[in-house]
Amino acid sequence: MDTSSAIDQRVSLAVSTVIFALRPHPETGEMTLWLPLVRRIRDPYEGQWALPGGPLEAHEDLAASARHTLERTTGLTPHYLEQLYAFGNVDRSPDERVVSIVYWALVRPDEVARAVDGENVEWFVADELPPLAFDHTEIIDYALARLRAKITYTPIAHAFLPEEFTLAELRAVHEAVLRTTLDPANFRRQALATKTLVPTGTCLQGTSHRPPALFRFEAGAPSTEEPR
Amino acid sequence: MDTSSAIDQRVSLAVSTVIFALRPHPETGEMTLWLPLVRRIRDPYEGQWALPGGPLEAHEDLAASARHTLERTTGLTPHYLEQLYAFGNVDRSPDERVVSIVYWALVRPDEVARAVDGENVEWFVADELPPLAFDHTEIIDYALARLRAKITYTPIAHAFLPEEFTLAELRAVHEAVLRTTLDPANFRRQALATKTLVPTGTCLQGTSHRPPALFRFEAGAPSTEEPR
DNA sequence: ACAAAAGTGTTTATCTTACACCCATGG
DNA sequence: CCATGGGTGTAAGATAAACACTTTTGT
Repeated sequence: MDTSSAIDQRVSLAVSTVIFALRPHPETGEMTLWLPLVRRIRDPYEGQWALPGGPLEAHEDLAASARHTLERTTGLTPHYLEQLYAFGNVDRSPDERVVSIVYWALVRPDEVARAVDGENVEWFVADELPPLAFDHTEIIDYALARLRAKITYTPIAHAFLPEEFTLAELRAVHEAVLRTTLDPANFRRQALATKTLVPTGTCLQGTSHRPPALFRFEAGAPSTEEPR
Repeated sequence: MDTSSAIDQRVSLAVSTVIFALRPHPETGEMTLWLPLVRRIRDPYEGQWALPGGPLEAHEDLAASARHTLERTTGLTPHYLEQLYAFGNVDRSPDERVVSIVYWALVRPDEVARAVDGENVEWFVADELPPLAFDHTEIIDYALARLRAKITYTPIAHAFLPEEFTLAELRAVHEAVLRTTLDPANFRRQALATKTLVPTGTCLQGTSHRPPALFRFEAGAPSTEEPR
């Protein structure tokens, strides 16, 4: 191998995040996964959509950098944030050599509503994305696979919901993420068996049928960063 | 926040690897996990033991960098290599800001034998390590947890064994990694149910009892890099 | 009273676990 | 022919899936 010019020798480090939220599909009306993308305003892939992210500052931890960039570009403060993977192939950026440490995050609907839908930020249905900059399509596929795998063995679905929620709402999250229907009775047992749900004692009123009990998520189980 | 001096602004990127191999414990004689460490010859933590690794070269992919450094410092060529995690806390290195993308690897005993046990390389029992440089103790704990979790739901144990092996040998790997005993009969069924083991047709001779059948690992299942 | 979803119970199938037992080889 | 691990069979227990049925509200 030969050494290239001095400029090429530099490796720059960026932190990006795949942010998931749930809202109804524009056509079918069913709940589906959405994610915000940022329009690139600089040269490589200018005008294309890309994951929100930015260079790692020397004074910031990795997760802090993800949070900071998220807040700055999309106005979002995720309730769940986990490192996804470090993408660093030599050819993933045309000019520069960039290693991206990618996080994935889950946000609640109220957060999404409060978020600023800036000029260069737009939400997309996660399974119907336009062509993206860099290897970001591959990254999002990987994040989607991780989310769909992890929701089946870890109680993270609550991160899509407000503080208090019904079991039907929790089930709707699972169904939306996994794109299936789940048996209400069995889902209930399975969810309660994790011992992570605490009944608030109150019920949700005004449902035109029997009022469902409200639950709150109780840690005890780790919410972020455990090996698998 | 305030910006520090120009030197502090730089973030350097390193790639390190946690390498696991199996050999008998020096006292009990039982098979246990070992890993090679490198003695630091430079200032931060000089003289202390640390994970093999090095700075990321601009022309190398991440996994290639891990392989390359491994070969150079320990002479090992792993049969399994997977990205573990990116460690990048601001305070993990006293002076510089270093982000380490850490891989974990499994090597076969014949590889270990062929490896050069250089002056500054030494193997340790994975669960009986001395104090290490940087946050490497934490990193190894994380890698150990990942290995022990992953071996239960993924057929990676064969990466510790030669091309052909018996089910008893495969079971011994599981028992050594998980530090338990496993029922031979049930382990057999469970292992064969994965459809990843192909009988070679031959048997291992000279065992002073019934000759066990030899198997070879057949891919079909992904061996590296799938989300969980 | 009826619809509709909440919540409980029950049956069946499937997957683990434990362990009894036969098999094949070296000594 | 005996000891030793290889390999097969099987019964008991635990888990998961399918679905009937009862409960509680709004209309």
